Amino acid sequence: MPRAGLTPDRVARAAADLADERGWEQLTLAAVADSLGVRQPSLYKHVASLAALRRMVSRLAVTELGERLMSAVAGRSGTDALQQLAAAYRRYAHERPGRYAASVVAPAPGDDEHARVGEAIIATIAAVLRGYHIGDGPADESVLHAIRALRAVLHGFVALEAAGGYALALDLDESYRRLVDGFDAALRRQAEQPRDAGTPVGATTVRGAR
Amino acid sequence: MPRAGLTPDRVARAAADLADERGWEQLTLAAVADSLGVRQPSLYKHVASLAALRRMVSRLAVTELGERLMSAVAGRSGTDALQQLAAAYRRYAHERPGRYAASVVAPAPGDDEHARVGEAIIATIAAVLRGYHIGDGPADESVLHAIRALRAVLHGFVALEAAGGYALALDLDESYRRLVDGFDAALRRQAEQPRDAGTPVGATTVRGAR
DNA sequence: ACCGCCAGCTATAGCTATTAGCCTTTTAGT
DNA sequence: ACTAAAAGGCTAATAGCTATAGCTGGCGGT
Repeated sequence: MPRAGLTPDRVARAAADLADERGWEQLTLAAVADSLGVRQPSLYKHVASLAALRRMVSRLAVTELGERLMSAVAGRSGTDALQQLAAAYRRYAHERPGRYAASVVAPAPGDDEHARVGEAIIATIAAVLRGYHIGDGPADESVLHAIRALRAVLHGFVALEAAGGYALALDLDESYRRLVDGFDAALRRQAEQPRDAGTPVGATTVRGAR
Repeated sequence: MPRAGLTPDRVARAAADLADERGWEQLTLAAVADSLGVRQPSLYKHVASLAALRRMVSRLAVTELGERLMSAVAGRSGTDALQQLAAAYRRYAHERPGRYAASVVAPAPGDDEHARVGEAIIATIAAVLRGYHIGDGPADESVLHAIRALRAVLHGFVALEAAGGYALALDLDESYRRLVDGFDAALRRQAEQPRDAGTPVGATTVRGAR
């Protein structure tokens, strides 16, 4: 019997593909083995457990998403960069739903590679937001809060979309466009009038619908 | 052998409690049976399957969340209502993490009760947003897009928070406050200058951080 | 050609969902 | 009350999944 020539990487890739096809929750070692033409226990020569495999897929997904975001904003800035970032983010979630779901799970403590690629995404987002010149100095935390806000906006939309949470017969592209435009407007607004303690600042563009 | 006195409702409630304690993903019929002091197959006299039980928990959660949101905004309007709504939403996700996760799954086609309570949440959100007077007429879809945007913002934040996605040592309450304030500002802005086709409108308040 | 390692295999244990069939408690009808 | 039907809980059994143990043969290095 010829060998299958598996490697941890090939296994992770097959698992990621299966997650995209059948769903991240439905990912199973049995199915992965099957798709690789191998018996299920054989996988244990390459991965420690199902949980470990999931972590590998998660790392893989974060890496891929990071690359896509990075190249989406390369050479751009301001509104243009933000729009391209948002479009690339949602596109990835559509094209690779299983990987996207995997990308959301937090790195295991001690998984430095995973943490590193995760921070690369944050860095890309931070670079885009810095183009808006919000906050008054290097010590200002406004950009950090803005990163959280943007991630919430992007993930919230694509997650609800994927969950079938937007039932209404109303154009999703339009909703997303307005959401991103609104965020952009809020950033500009915040740049104009930096928030002193107590003064509400920023605003999410709103023309959303259920 | 005295009877346990189970009902579909009691089973669903026990399942919801377990989901809160151990996680929605880890919800298992075996654990539910155990917590009810009953053998596992006995549950089948009350629920059709694990999937059906999950749907019941989901319905339960949507109902509860809807009640909380409703009472949070009762007698309030504008910024006040929005802030209370947002606070109640996040509080529910914190207090009942398993139920919250359950509440996000879309109603099964044909589950009218589930759809109904889901729409009650939308109605509550819509009521709050209508207080901002965005859009120019009854036919304007701005409010619908705004509902989607607000849901994305709220869910995105609490989902990333629950997933451990906000690793930075930066106050989460403050991030959320700024996010909601920003959304509020964006709504006001949009009310002032209703968007004609092509004009970017609305903005998410931004002082987020990762 | 020879040797050793390691990848993939079979066998198996333990957990979960689900079905079938039994038996006893409860309830409804007279 | 009496009884028959219905309902609720049980044991037994099946099937799929993860995970471990131990065997075996292919392949690279000498």
